Amino acid sequence: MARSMESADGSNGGSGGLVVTELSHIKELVRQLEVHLGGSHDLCRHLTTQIFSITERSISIIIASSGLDAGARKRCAAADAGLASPLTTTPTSDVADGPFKSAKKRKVMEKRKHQVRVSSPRGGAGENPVDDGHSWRKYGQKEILGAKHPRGYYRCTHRHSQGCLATKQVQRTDEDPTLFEVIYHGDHTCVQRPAAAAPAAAGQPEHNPDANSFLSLTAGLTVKTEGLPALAADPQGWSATAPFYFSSTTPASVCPATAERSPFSAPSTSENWGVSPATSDSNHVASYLPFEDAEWRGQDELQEVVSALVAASAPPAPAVDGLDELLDMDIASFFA
DNA sequence: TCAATTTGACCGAG
DNA sequence: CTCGGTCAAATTGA
Repeated sequence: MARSMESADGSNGGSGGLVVTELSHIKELVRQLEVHLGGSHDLCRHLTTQIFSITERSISIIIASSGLDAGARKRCAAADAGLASPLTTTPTSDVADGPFKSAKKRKVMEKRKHQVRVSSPRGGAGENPVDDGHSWRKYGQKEILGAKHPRGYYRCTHRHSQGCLATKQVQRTDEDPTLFEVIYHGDHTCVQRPAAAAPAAAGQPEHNPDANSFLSLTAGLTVKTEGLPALAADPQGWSATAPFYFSSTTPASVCPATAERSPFSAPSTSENWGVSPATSDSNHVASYLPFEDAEWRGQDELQEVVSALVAASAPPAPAVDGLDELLDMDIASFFA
């Protein structure tokens, strides 16, 4: 998180920068609040954790989309990769300089894609980065030219049962074996039901004992998001399964099953990665930012931000599918 | 026995 | 041709 904060504060450029600054303040306040709560109320801690995460995400969205501090982001990516790694220069590079740079992308770039830098927690004892809340099935592995480590190819376990087309690629970075580049392609259309694991019905939002780990999980990392021509047909898409929405608000009603599940603690097909909850504050271990794809509507990243905030702070949503109206309202008041 | 992983073959893009 | 991505048979493991 330190990294986001720094980069955020370092770039007070446009209105996006201001928003980032404000969000950083929110984040800090939430963090303090969380400290003061001192573990007294699970629910409160849970809520602060959510707010923290979503604020974090919002900052990432702004930074990633508006080109704020682009230099720093590139530096981060390149630094970790030593010399310009193929990953940062090849297929993803046409993305790096802003989502809407050129109208003529490669023809088959229909899929949305975003890249995340993830570390394996604590000593990097494992082969895979932290669990991201979805179940993946490995379907291939390739040696990549110029990279020390092979790249693993995964697709959603529910590809056949539910036709979910989400895929991801995981590649260990050259110099730091605990760091992984994870590139997500496509949206999850599947509805995960950890039926056995989370029998709890829609009623009570679980107080997840692992909620703490969010704090240790939201750390600096590189997030490149490629938003392509807003697929209006996919209004909920990834957002519905995004780990942030595990409260009982809007998207939960769309995707109740995932709502129950902490993306970082839930057992999944791959090894489950223990995350040290102790390092909540000054963690130097860059960890996974639960940043799944967002509804990426052109330059409307601010709307997205507000959306995240609204989703976090709104009480059990009154009008569930009136999210957009809600958004408009809150945008108005947010910038009033 | 079934599901997940491994791994070489295959294929398309450049 | 090379390279990256996917397929699918063989293998592994619960």
